[in-house]
This record gives sequence, structure tokens and C-alpha cells, in this order.
Amino acid sequence: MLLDWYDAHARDLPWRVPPDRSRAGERADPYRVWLSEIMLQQTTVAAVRPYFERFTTRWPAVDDLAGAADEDVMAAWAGLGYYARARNLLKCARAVVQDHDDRFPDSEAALLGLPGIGPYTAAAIASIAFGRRAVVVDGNVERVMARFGAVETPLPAAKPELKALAAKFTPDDRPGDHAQALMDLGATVCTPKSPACGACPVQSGCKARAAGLAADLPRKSPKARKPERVGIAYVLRDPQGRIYLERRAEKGLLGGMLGFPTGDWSDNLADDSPPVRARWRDSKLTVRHVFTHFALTLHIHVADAAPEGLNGQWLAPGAARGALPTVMRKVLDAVEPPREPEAPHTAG
DNA sequence: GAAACGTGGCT
DNA sequence: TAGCCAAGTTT
Repeated sequence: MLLDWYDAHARDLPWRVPPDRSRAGERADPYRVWLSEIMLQQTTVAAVRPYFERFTTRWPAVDDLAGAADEDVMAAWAGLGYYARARNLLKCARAVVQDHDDRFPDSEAALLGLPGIGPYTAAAIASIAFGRRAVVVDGNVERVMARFGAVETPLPAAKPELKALAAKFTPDDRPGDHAQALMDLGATVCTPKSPACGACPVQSGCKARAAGLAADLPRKSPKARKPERVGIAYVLRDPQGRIYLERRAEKGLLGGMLGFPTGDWSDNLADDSPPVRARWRDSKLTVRHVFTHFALTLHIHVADAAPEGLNGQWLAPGAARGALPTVMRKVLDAVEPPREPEAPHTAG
């Protein structure tokens, strides 16, 4: 059965209580479960690990994080993507401190009311951190269920059916381990491509396996193709070699993050204009970056000047780099190639 | 329901 | 290389 497989094959993850200790009744720290779940949304374990270690070292408990400065948290999140998660992370930590006496609520319904916590995360925290029976459905679980039940309805239309299937399998005993087992199974055995059905603990009951359909499920509705956009990044350098950065608006793309001034990215450069009067020149350098829903080519214009009337901040390139989202980091690296082969992240 | 919202790794 | 994919949520 699945839990036996988990006891033998559970991945060792820094936010997880291993199965032997879980069987003995130990539970994971809700703060660490929550933080890991937010970081893991649409993000790989490999990408999350170093961020999780840095966050928990710097902010060991929810009240530490709640007391942090916004810009410090945003800088520490830089590079992980989906920055609304970081903004909601802070809102959530502060809500836990102010409205819940520094403790995460232990019910799925109450968790669902907190910023950044949706149906998946609420169920995951309720089951993993609090031992509640909750139906945890992420992309892994959807894939495992679609295969096990040979559900041929394409996603996302199949979601309700897959959740109903997942509900049938959710046990009262060790629901958190069950959820993690299903996700581990999806990540290591029932993988999107070339599933290792021979190594699967539930292969005998799998309808897709029986029908030879495993690798073809779940089916997905065709996705829209990505439009191309272009823009100009304006890089200002003062006599000390510092660069000029602005905090982006709270909402929208890269919201709350530092970045070089840019125009609105569209299908042409026609109405792009510099943020301030200066001797701008086209560096002829460009940066290419692909976002979730569009691809961007950024032309880099530069000026060596420190004009009056700007509201942003001037930072040494080395200090700024770690706080920048990746697309802005690419712009910086194009203009000021880093000394080291790789300067690993000195956010903060 | 659909679109917005990042990034890096793998094929 | 171009596309697919990863422990989703919000609007």
C-alpha cells in the first residue's frame, strides 16, 4: 500500500518529519510547513531548498517574519518568481500574529481565509502540520488520480472528478503522510513523462496502466501561444558607478520588486520614453526573458548621469544584484558583467 | 472559466 | 531549440 511505500521511499526534505518519527506521533512545525508550501507553489524542490534554508535561518518563527521589513523579504525572495507569493507571505505572517496569537489556525477552513493560502495549501497544512483529514490535490495528485482511474477528460475540466477520486483515497490515519506519499509518488514514480509503472506500489489497481495509457494521461486542453513583447530598460549610472533602481508598483508583474525603469512592454517601442532627461544612448545590448504568458526582448539604453528629481535608489551593482528579479538581474549582468563565474545570491 | 503571474531544468 | 513542466492563488 501507499503508506508502506512512503515509509520506505519518502524523500528527505528539510521541512518534513520523516515517516518513522511521524508514525511515532511527531508533527512538523506549522510555520515551516506553511513556508515550504508557499515556496513550492509551481516551483521545484531543488529551487526551493536554498531559499527555505535562508528564510528559516533568518526568520525562525512566524513572528520573526511578521516583524521583518517588506524590502528585506522581497529581496530574500528575489529569483524565486511569482512575487505575489512573497507579498502574501508577509500579509499572512502578520495576520497570524495579529489575529491568531502567533499560531497558525489548525482547520482547513480557517487556513483558507489567510492571504496566499488557497484550497491546496489549506489542505496540505491542515493534514501535514495538524493531522487533520483533508483532501490534498496538487498537480501530482491530479496526475496520479487521472492515471489510476483512467480519467480521459482533459484538465482543467477534470479537476472536480479528480478531486472526488482523491477524496476516496484519503485515509483518517496519517492523512499528512498520505498526502506527502501521493506527491512523492507523482514526483518520483508517476512522473509526467515516462512514468516508472514497474516501481509503482499501486500498479495493480491502476486503470491507465492496464489500458496502456499511463504516459498519455492526464490529457490537457491546448494552451494559448505566447505573444512577443519588446521594451527598453533604462540604466542610469552615477559617477561612483552606482546604478539607479525603482521599486515597482505593488500589483502586477514583478510587483513590489526593485528594477530598472522601463516603459510599458508592448508589441513595439514607439511610445517608450526615458524616465528622466539625460544623454541616453542605445547600448545595443538586449536581454531575452520568457515569462509565463509572454516573451520579452528588452533593449538596454544607458546614460552616465545622476539627474535630479528621481525617487528611486542608487545602489552599487554588487549590492543590488541579489535583490533583483531575474529579468532585471539579466539586464544588470549585460551592462556590468559579474566578476565571479557565479555570485550566489547575497540578498538582504 | 480564463487570464495573470516567474523561473530554471529537462527533452 | 522551443516547449513542457513544477507541492497554485488571485482576480
